[in-house]
Amino acid sequence: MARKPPTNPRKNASQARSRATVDALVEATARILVREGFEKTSTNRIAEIAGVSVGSLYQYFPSKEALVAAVINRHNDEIMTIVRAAFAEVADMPIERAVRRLVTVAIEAHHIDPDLHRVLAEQIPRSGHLAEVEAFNHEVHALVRAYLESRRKEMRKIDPSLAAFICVSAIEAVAHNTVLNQAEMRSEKTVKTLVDETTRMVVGYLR
Amino acid sequence: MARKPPTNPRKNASQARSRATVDALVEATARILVREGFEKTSTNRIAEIAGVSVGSLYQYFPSKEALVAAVINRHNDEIMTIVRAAFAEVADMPIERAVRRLVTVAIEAHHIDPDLHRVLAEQIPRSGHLAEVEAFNHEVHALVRAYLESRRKEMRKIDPSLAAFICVSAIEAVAHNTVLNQAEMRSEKTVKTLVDETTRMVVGYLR
DNA sequence: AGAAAAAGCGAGTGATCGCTCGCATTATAT
DNA sequence: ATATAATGCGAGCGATCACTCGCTTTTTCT
Repeated sequence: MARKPPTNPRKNASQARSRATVDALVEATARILVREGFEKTSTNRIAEIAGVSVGSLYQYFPSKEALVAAVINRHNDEIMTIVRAAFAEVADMPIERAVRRLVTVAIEAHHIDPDLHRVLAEQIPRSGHLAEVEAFNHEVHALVRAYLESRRKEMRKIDPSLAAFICVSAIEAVAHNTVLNQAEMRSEKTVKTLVDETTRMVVGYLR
Repeated sequence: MARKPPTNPRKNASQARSRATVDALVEATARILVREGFEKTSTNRIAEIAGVSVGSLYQYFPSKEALVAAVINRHNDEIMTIVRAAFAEVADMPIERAVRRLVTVAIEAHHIDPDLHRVLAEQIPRSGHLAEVEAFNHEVHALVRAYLESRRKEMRKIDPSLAAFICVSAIEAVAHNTVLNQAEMRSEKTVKTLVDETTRMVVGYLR
């Protein structure tokens, strides 16, 4: 029998069962982060909530940090899917409509699982700036810059990279702070006003 | 001599010794946070670097969290001192000049001990939203709102509270991201341009 | 059916950490 | 000088936590 050597590295899951285990672990991590906070999120507890043993956990994730990173990446992927779609949708729009749409999407995206968003923003000690988070920021910046460049004629003379930095900072901050102050920002109308105002600021700035 | 009851604590003499201990502990905490990161910042290590015993540490700080909070508060106080002075200075200025000054100050304030600022922003798990940090945000918001109300005639019709929310979010985000990307944002000229652009955006928004 | 690989298990290990406590040293009061 | 209070000390306790290892169960392949 030409059997492969019994390689038993802590690595990928090939069977459906193991993929379910991986999902359960990530989901459990997210749940505990939200419901019990970062401090209570231990690997033993994650395994317990996932209905899995610690040993199995360490077959798929080399460290606790890797698990938290998986949660962050899953959340960022959800947001980026929406954001990318929005930029495709907006590519042919004039500035005013485009900005309004993008601002709306930014606020919507930040409101995906707002409790998780808050925990990730407030409680997770980002050790060495995760490469994936950097990539996330870089992609958003690139998308905005590309849009601005394509609409240069409708705008004043302006460095696209700098403008992208300012616009992204401003829009993201409004969306972010809106989530964190959700108590006061709950009403439908407040959000509408917020979108109007932010759009006005950004559009006014660009032209 | 009829002595006053023994409980008449003067804050001189021997208290200088203990105040020095407290200062050394806070300073050591800040140093370790910056130089070794949050994870390596244990109470034993803090005491060691402060040149003090763990026992003494716990005479002045009830928990590790209290020490980190002291560092945060010290940093925030430094910033607020500058910010309050700026608002006093700006009270009689017209919008354009005032905003330019405030944006400049915001960026300067974020650049006080940028390494510490980064650690506090990125690595400290804010447990139950520190009351003092809330107070900090609230005061900034109130100062901006008060200024906007006093200059209502030079502005379009606008809800001062909402405008303050947007302006503070935008300005703070630009200042904050500038610190975090300090590698790319280092040059004198870039900062000047940044101030110009941010001022333009905010002023354009307000009127 | 049998064998091997993949997946799963969980008590246990070593290390760390926050914090306490009994005692020593230093300053102040009488 | 003596008493008292204030300040400082640091070994070590109890708890927790990330992670391992030897083993069992399930799935896949022939």
